[in-house]
Amino acid sequence: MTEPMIEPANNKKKAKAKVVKRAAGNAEQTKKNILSAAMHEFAEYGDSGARIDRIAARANANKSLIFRYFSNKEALYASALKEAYRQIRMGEEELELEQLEPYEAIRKLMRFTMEHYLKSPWFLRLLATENLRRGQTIENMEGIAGLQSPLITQLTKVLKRGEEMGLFRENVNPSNLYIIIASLFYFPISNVYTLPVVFGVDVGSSEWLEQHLRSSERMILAHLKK
Amino acid sequence: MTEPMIEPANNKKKAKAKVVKRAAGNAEQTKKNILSAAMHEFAEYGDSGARIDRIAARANANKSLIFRYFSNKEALYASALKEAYRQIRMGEEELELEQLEPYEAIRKLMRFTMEHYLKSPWFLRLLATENLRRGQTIENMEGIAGLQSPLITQLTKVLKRGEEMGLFRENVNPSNLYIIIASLFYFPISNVYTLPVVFGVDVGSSEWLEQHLRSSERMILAHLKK
DNA sequence: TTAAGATGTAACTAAGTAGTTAGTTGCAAA
DNA sequence: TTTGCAACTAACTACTTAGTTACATCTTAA
Repeated sequence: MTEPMIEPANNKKKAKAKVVKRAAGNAEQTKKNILSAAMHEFAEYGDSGARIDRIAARANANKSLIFRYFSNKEALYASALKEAYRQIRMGEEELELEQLEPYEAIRKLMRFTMEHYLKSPWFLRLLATENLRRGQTIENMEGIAGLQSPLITQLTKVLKRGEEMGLFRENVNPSNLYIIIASLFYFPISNVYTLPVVFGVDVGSSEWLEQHLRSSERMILAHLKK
Repeated sequence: MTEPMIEPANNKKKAKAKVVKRAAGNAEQTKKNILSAAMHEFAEYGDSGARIDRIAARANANKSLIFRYFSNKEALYASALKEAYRQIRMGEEELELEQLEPYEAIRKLMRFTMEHYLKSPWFLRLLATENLRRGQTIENMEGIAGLQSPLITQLTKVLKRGEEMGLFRENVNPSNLYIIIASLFYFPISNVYTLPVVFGVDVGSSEWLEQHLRSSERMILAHLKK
């Protein structure tokens, strides 16, 4: 039992029209609270460092509810990881590259990527944790297909249009391009605590980040140019 | 009985001139074994997941020796992190960019960086762990000055020479350039378990990596060009 | 009102886990 | 042989933690 247990409560929808309200509180809301608390906890402390008691406290729920709804710590972690991806992908869908002029679209994608990472440090932390686990969980996760980034679809169209307009060179692989763009922001943002010590550069400051964005834009656009 | 019991039998070696051997083993060697085992353990399981008992077992040492030599788990982690940086920096010093022609030097630096990450995954894992800890340990570490990457010194000279030769544009910041180069390899290598799921790209294969290196070289060199 | 199931809680347990302690062993100098 | 000491060890302690259980309370339907 990895996840679901959808609507365990309202089993009697039998007769009438009645807004079915669950007995003694609201199970769905409790589950959401637990999931949200779990995301925070696993992002903050990693898989081994996360504590069920803290999750319960943060969710205003009792520990045994966690086990009732999510079976065990591992399954809760899996649910939290999946929910994290779901939320991130939802954010990505808001981006509308397709109407923009190709150069502008790439610039917007880059700024969006940077700001996305800055706004969701918990997501980067979960990613780091899952890779430290060697992808143990994501590999066996059902419904991973839905995790595919919607950015790639949009980027594919932008590249095609840019190519047709004679702006971009041919055969640019959208996934590889996006990996390069993501790389440029993932590294400084996820290593914000160690890089200043090692390179003496304050990669967390908005000045550095803005300058890095401008520099990266120039580099990527030149790289795409026909 | 955890494991060892080194030489329980030959208790009377009294006789003559003998190479001075310390009582029942060798403290320095034991310390090294513990440190090496700790690096492995913390890289593998993270800070919370690491287990003192496993470190003791791997080092063929008794648990209480760990506390005698390293005080506590946190201090052991700090020692392991510092040793990890020391080893990585030693490897970096072998790189000799200064005699090479500027373009060639940049190419060599890029390949070296990629291969360095591939050869030392435990270092990337320790970095990820330390950033999950928000740099708690590296910030309070004595002797961090010695951690500064020797690559920056070499790169500075390469850039200066390239500029004088009219090959590179002016005022390229060496640290920022190196951060870009490191980014391009850090992201795919440290996310090798999640990226294939999300982008359907096998970023761990040598084919992908070689192609990524070539593509990155072109991009970086164009970006540096006058 | 009551039955029954859904929802919630505190107390408990079994298995770890970091750190300590009291003592043993091996070596070399006196 | 004796003594001093550093290296080493097994067993233990105090505490934490995932997971369980027995029980209480709430909601709805009959």
